[in-house]
Amino acid sequence: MNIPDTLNDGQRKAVEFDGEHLLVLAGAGTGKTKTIIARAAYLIQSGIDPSKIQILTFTKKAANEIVERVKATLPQSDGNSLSGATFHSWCNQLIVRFPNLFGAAAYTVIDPDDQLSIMKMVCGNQNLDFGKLRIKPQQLIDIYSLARNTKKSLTESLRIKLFKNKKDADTDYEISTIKPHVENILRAYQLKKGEQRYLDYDDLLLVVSTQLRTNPEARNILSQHLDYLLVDEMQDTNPLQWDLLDPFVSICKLFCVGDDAQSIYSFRGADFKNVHLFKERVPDSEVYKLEKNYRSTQEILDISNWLLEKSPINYNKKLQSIRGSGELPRLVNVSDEWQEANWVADEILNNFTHQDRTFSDHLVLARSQYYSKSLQAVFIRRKIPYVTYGGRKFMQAAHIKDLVSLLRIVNNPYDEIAWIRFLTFQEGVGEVRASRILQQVIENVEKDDIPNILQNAMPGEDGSKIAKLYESIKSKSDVGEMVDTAYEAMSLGLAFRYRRDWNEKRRGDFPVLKLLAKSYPTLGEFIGEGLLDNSENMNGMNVLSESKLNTAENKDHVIISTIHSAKGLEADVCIVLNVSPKAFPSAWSLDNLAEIEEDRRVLYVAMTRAKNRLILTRNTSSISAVHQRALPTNMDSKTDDADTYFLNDLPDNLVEQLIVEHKFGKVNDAASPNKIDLSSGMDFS
DNA sequence: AAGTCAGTGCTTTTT
DNA sequence: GCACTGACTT
Repeated sequence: MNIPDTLNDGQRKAVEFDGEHLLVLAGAGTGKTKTIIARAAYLIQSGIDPSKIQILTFTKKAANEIVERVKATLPQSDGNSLSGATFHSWCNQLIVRFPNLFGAAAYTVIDPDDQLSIMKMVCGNQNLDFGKLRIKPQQLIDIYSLARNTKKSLTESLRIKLFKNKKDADTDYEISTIKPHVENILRAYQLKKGEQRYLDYDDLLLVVSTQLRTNPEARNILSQHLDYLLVDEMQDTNPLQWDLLDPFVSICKLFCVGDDAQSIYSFRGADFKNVHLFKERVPDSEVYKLEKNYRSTQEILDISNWLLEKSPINYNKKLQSIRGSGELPRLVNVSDEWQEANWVADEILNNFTHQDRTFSDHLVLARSQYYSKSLQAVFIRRKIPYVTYGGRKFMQAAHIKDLVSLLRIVNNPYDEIAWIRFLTFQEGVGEVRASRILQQVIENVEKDDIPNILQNAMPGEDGSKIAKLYESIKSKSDVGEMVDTAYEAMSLGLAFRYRRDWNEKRRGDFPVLKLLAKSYPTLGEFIGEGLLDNSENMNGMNVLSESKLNTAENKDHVIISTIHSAKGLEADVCIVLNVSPKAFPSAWSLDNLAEIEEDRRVLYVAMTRAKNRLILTRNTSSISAVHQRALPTNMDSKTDDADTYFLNDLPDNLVEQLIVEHKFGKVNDAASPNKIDLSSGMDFS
């Protein structure tokens, strides 16, 4: 056995665990991923059929990485049938693979954009105005999703999402007035989803978990296909995901890893009870702990530990570095975003030219996607290659969705969103005509074939052209060819519609789309899983495009990521942007202890990504212009950020402080779209 | 009825 | 930067 040689005692004990179910509590940098990889490899080497091991993670990226690394440790093709997936894509696979069991095979998976479109359709011109409270369609989606993910009542979900979980007579009354209206709309939304054969992300989990809990036959069948379930990031699972995992306690053996101090998804319903109650809820289970940190130097862990100790929550955790001492973390004080961005660029370029570091040794973390926009502008101008993690996904880009809408129609003729998108794509067809055509399609789709309906609904050349196109795609068996056929028919229209940046940005995405499509055996799987594929996005502007699947791997680039997308990542140099008052904790969280503590964990996750050098930047002009504008209106009150700012009483000996002088020239206007907004120079104190 | 363009407001975090 | 709106043109 070659892998376990590099494991420490704790890791080895977990990897070679011989009992039924195990939870591994693993602090940041203690080799969580390594342990799960070694566990999979160990099981395979002990003779377990790799196809009976399922690895579950939260992102596709993490799943792929784990599977690849397991394979790398095994001789030749031993691990080829090992499967790693996100909870969502795994459920999708199960639904496709066992159509009779789950009865949802002919459905189309819809993404958040589609959900919003449906919700808007359902709301129509109905305004949800309740005095000062106006509920937007997106909020309705959020409420609906929270209720289903946490198994909470509508009343409680409304309370959490609209009233910050406040409990008093006034709030109770308001909720009771609002609730019936919301309920009506949500019911209409559910109905519409059903009619159009849609499954949203939550439905994927729900369909599978409901079936497994209520149907012994389903458990029976799955137990023949599964021996081990390995779950990563257990602290981020929510009650719905627990419902999904629970039946597997009697189907196979669970091996879960997680860290309560890194739980940062409660806005999505994550509940670290799933970690804390593991031993009580799972019979024949054990809990092991990993506490030795291999990633970071002690100085980096000191400040991370300090942050966690300040919390009212007791995490009972103090990371100890086995690597020993290194550089003191730096706290860099800047006075605006552009100065910050330029300082970061200087640091990286300096490390690159004088310190023998590559660009990919650097990880830049921001709280939100929005915040790194000015940094990206500076990187482009100063020619620092980068990729972004988190953010708009490839499949969500408008031009891709246009083409995919045609494929979706072929896949599921009940898919109204796809029909509307495809029909309005045709020249001379707007919303009104599209709805009329759609009407006819929906009325006849049961008894007639689509090409016929189309020709009736759109007399003349247009109709027959589309009808022919439909037939031609339908006749193809290879998904890549379907993309080709669709592209051939639509490329002129696409080029015109996106003429502004067609050649520069969009055109190159279609070969990538084809490549992606070719890797799926059926159209249904491509549409479902392709949507769920959280691949790195293509709007990193200066890298990627066609290169994604071949060359991107060996390119040297800085990674810019949201902290949420950075879980599991690590880097030699880690730079955390804007660790300023009103950002950590966020001004949005100020009157809610649970949210403040989640923000603390977010910062903790960010800090513990660093191996050798940790740099925190903060804006000393107290509050950035961005936040000024977006602040909630009732912010003026009680909570002084001086009380809550995480770095407030940071001991001097934990960091080295730097104050950046105003030495950088102004950024060129062309490269900095937000410049005027952001550096207005106004003092609002 | 559709398409275009300029002006406006808004942005936590993700499958 | 993005989505949405309203006024204008085709």
